[in-house]
Amino acid sequence: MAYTRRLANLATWQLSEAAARAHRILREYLDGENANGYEYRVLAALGDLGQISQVDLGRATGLDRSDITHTVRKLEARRFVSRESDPRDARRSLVELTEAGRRMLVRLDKVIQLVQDEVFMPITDAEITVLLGLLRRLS
Amino acid sequence: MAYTRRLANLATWQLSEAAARAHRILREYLDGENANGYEYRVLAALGDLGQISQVDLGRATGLDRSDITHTVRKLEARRFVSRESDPRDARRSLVELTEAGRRMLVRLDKVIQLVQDEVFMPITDAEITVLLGLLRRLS
DNA sequence: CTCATTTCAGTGTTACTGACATAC
DNA sequence: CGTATGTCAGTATCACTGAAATGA
Repeated sequence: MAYTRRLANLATWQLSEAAARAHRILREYLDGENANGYEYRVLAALGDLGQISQVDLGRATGLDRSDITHTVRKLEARRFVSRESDPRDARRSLVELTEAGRRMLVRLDKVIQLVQDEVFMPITDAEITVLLGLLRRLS
Repeated sequence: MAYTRRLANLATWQLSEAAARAHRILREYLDGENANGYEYRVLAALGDLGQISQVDLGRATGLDRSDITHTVRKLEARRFVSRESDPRDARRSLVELTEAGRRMLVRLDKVIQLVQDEVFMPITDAEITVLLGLLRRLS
């Protein structure tokens, strides 16, 4: 890392470098499970919230509607989620995990935990708490 | 922000949310100057290091060779940089800022400072120091 | 009619890969 | 010859936009 001073001195650069490292590690681990970030976010939200509409999925994951559509269709093709139209509002399609989806989520949850361990290995638990407090105030 | 618990509880999620906010602010400000992140990185490295080869530009900015090629060609078309082939090694093309490029860099440096101010507004200078210390150890 | 939901096509950025020509 | 440099084409992810179809 021989970044030029103008960049290395920027606080936003330090922030984005740390996030980029975390993201590389996350991608590497998810890749090993044939998944990506969008897919994990959707599966995680369905695991927490059960059967919900795609609009609610977007709110829970921070994904755009169009990306929800694309991701849900991919997960559906792999039989990790199933959809049915809401009997009380035919505009909505209700999404939920299948059994295979639940198993996938269990696997991914473990992998995500390994990612946390690796990313934050260089600092102590107390320091992680300090860091998260500051990051939360920046968000 | 009604993110689902599984995501909100992840430390890597908090890190990437903070970085995403910083990135949104950066993009917004750079957009106002008709620039993007790659272009600023290249101009900043040239401002620090003077006339250098594209390989060295890649090292200084963290950009891939192919992205350096593309970005330098765009900056050249806008007359912000000029290139000449190295008389001592005809494989290398030496890049440097033009007068217009130097003026652009002065403008962008100011804009980048405004970005720092806005991103880190929620926390104190002492807290920024703590944060950067922790982030550096994560990178 | 208006508004909400989903789908579709497409863009821009960031990051990266493999192949290639050229020159050391 | 092997290696370094730059170019080119293309991919994947992430984030987002605008338009359309459907239905409340």
